[in-house]
Amino acid sequence: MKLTVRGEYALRALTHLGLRHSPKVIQISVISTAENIPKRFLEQILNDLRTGGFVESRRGVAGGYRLAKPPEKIVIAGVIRHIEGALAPIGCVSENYYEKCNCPDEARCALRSIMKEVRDSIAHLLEKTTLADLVARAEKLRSIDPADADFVI
Amino acid sequence: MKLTVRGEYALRALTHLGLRHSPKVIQISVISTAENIPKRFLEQILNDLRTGGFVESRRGVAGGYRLAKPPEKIVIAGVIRHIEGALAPIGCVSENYYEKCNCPDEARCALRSIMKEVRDSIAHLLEKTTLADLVARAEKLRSIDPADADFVI
DNA sequence: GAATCCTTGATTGAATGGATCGAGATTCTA
DNA sequence: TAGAATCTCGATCCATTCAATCAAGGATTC
Repeated sequence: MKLTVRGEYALRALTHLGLRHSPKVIQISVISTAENIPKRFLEQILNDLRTGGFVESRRGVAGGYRLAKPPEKIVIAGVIRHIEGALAPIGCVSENYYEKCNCPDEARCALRSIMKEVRDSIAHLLEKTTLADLVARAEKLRSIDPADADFVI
Repeated sequence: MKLTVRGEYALRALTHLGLRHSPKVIQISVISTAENIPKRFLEQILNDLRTGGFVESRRGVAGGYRLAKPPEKIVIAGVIRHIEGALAPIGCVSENYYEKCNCPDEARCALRSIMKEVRDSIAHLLEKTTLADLVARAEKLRSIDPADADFVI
């Protein structure tokens, strides 16, 4: 799994919406400014999130975006799969985006069996965390001292 | 973490060498044929593995490659880091290839704290498995029936 | 009906990934 | 010692992906 800037922006935008979750919509430009994301690019990404059923939009003068469902129902793994594709580090162990690899005998490939474990541990982690968790962390982190917040680089 | 074809080839080649670990060297073309890897490309990769200290080479007529140290000493995480780069799914949580991201406040970024967990679980897994483990799996898988070997796609 | 904002698709430019090539260096063997 | 086999190294090529921007258009509200 590799998180590109696109996926990072998507999750940051969702977190932004999650922190302010309400029936009211938030404009792209507001999110763009607050999260330091190029507006045009964010437009594309939010539209993509809408297609995936994670957010919904409202057009016109008072338009904008809001979550399409409560944060507890938005699973991070699902978001990443929609935006980035497979969670697995290699196609031949992906459950949702399987791709055959060119090794002589896939069923007996040792590398594959290791990578399957990596995939499972990633998937397990991201399947169980929801946007609500992400929002909760954001709220917690917001309140504490930055010096203490630094969970090692 | 994303394993490209390059990294896959590297690990498959190392496994090949590990299964036949001895002072004798094995030619590129032998590995290339057995593992179904383009020869010219494998050349590049083996040379890269040499630079990383994982294999050593011998030139000339009876030339070829062999492991530079016993399989137990070759850690998969190290190989992947050398060939592919960071294990982390995103630069701002990488320990060995850290890169600043553009979020407003990195120390309080919720996404970062989640991705750190993903990174740690990947790193933990790959730090503890060595080429010896990979070889052992390969040997085990070689002996059993392909039908049983299929650990789910 | 004008302002605002979303929608859609095209496009660009840079980076990356996979792969190939050619010339050179090294070693063995006849 | 000539020459064949093999690794070494840098250059190059092509396709794809990524990040980002643009333009024209449609929808909605005030």
